[in-house]
Amino acid sequence: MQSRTTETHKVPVKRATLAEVAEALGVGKPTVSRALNDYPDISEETKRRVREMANKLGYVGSSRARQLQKGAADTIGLLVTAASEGLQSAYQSEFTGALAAALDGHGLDLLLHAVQDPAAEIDTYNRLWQQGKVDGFVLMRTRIRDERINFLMERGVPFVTQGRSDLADRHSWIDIDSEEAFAQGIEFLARQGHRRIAMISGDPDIFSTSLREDGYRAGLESAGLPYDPTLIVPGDFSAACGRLGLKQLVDSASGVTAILCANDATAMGAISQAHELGLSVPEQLSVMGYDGVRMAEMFSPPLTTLSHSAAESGERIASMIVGLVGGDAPANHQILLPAQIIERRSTGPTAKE
Amino acid sequence: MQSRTTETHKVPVKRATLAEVAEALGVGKPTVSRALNDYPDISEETKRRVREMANKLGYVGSSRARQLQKGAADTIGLLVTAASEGLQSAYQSEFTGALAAALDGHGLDLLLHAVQDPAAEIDTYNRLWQQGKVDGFVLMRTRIRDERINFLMERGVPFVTQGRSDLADRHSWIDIDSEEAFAQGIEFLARQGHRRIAMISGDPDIFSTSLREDGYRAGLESAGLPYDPTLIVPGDFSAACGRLGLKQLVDSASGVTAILCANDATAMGAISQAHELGLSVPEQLSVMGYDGVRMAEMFSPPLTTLSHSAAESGERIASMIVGLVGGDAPANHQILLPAQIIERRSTGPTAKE
DNA sequence: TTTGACTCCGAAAACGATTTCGCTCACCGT
DNA sequence: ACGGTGAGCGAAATCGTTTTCGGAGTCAAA
Repeated sequence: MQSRTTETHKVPVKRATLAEVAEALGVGKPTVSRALNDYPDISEETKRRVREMANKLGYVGSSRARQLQKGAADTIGLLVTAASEGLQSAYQSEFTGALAAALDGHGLDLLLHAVQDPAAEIDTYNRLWQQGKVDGFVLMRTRIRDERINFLMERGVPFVTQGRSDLADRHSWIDIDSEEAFAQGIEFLARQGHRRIAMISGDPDIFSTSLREDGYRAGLESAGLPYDPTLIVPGDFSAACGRLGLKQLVDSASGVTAILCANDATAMGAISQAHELGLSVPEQLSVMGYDGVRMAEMFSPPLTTLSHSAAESGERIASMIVGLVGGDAPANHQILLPAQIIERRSTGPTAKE
Repeated sequence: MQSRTTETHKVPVKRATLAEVAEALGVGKPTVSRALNDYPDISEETKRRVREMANKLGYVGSSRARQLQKGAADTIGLLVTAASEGLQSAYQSEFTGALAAALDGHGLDLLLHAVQDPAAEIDTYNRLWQQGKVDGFVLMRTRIRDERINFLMERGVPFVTQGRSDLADRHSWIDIDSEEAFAQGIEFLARQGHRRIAMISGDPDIFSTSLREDGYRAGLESAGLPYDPTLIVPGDFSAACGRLGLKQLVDSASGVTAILCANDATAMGAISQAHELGLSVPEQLSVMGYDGVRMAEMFSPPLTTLSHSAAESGERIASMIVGLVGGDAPANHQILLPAQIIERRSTGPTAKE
């Protein structure tokens, strides 16, 4: 394991060190350090000279050494599960990208870790934290009774969740008001004349799922439509479940003319299945998604969806985690963002026969 | 900037240090260190005792300190551009997830960095490397005359590209044999009776684009079909370009009955546009994609595509970068993987009128 | 001429691991 | 009884920063 047969090609381009800069300038290390960090007790003249020399020598401070000394890693951890699937959903990858971009704006990096074995998830959080590789975490897809949240709260690890939880009043989170969004979605469909509106729901373990179902019910009520529990079919946010769910709904001859899906992927799956069964969308069946992923616009038909901005979520979360790492109280940061209907062509009044 | 009004909630759960473990055991620090790292010159008995105590104290070595001393970060960097779009394409996010998972298997973490300003890209690579935050990089979407490659090669930074480059013989890469794949795609379409087959191409800056076009031409040739340059329409791997491209092709009354797209996103965009123009797929128009992203299966119609495994690419790249960081010669690792046709329902013989 | 009050800067001690180098035993052969 | 060998361990140096603490000047007020 140690010995390698291949020749080594490492060109050890000796990185300049702070001591070298100091040496070259004939000043002490602290002076260089403080000059570079723009401390007030260094004269402007000296700062200039130091910067110049640092520049000339191509000096870039070792973050390893700084981390050790300062006790901060300037890195935020993000764990994704179900690694084999990559970043799970389109929305999650959009969000991840946005988060990385936003963190960059704050001078932080994003450590992305794929946990293979769900049982090792907590261990991974623990290790990353204990090792000091990260200063905090962002959690996606909060679950009902999410042990990650308990774990992190117990040891005072800074973290922000994307999505609320049972303990929502005690930690930082950002969330979309999906309850309101789904209610509006239903009302929208009802206004188009739909009377039997189904929902293909999400993973019941995910906290937000029940919120979305609540919204569904609330929408029904405010539209004056009866609630029929058999019209909620379970899913898991995947396109596959969209297919399954739709088939089930059609097979059961429920008379459904519109379906609100837990997310866009599910909606796409549903539409795909509908086409397969010879149902045209939206003439015979309206389908609405949630999230507003970019792909939705390019779907056929373009998907009507309850959209919210991954970029904004990412930015807000970045600010929050920065604050937390800086010592803010967790409960100080709780943000609920609205979603809005983007009407495209997967919904409409049912065509008269 | 330093002062904060909010109270601090940090619970400084003192992490156990190596020195403490040593102290508790009444042995020296080196002993603990070497025991934990399973060095041969520590007795089994001692190792056992050390491990036990470390465990009891919940000791987890500080990676910051280890990094400083060993000069390695155990982290690989991955930069994505066009941050505002998140992880650019579905394939890229699948690949990223797979890579993270694979790296985990090697005990490495993935540092994901979104570069906002393209002009700062090289700087970012430089900073990350100089700072010692990463031991190497994985580059996605290699470009023609990719300055990143030159830059990294010049300073001997370990890196693997996903996709070849002009300098392909001098660095490590993994790539899909897209030339062959596209040729097969064309032959496949030709076998179904198509005579006028167009291609909606990818971003001309990306190295692989020309390979795909070469494949297109080769396929045409081996199918005995004439090459008509007007049938290649430029794109950029986006769904939007798929729409545009398709419209252009239809408007020009080119008589095209099948289209091979540079990737799945483009294919989906093309299909979406086709539907909008009242063209049915595949009855009037066949469309084939490339990459085999998961979503392709759920599209409507399910997309015929030239598929390759993001998981395998991720794993191979992970092994390669591990080797490189360990000192292997860059040119020792060059892998070309095949793609295979997955026939679904977006292609077929054109229906007779 | 002192005494402060300031401004600027530096020696040395952190941070927490790993590595180098050499020391102490026990045990062996002679 | 004595040098030699090897196994097992530890003191101190090291990685490259930042921080602490105080020292050397300068200048104005007393």
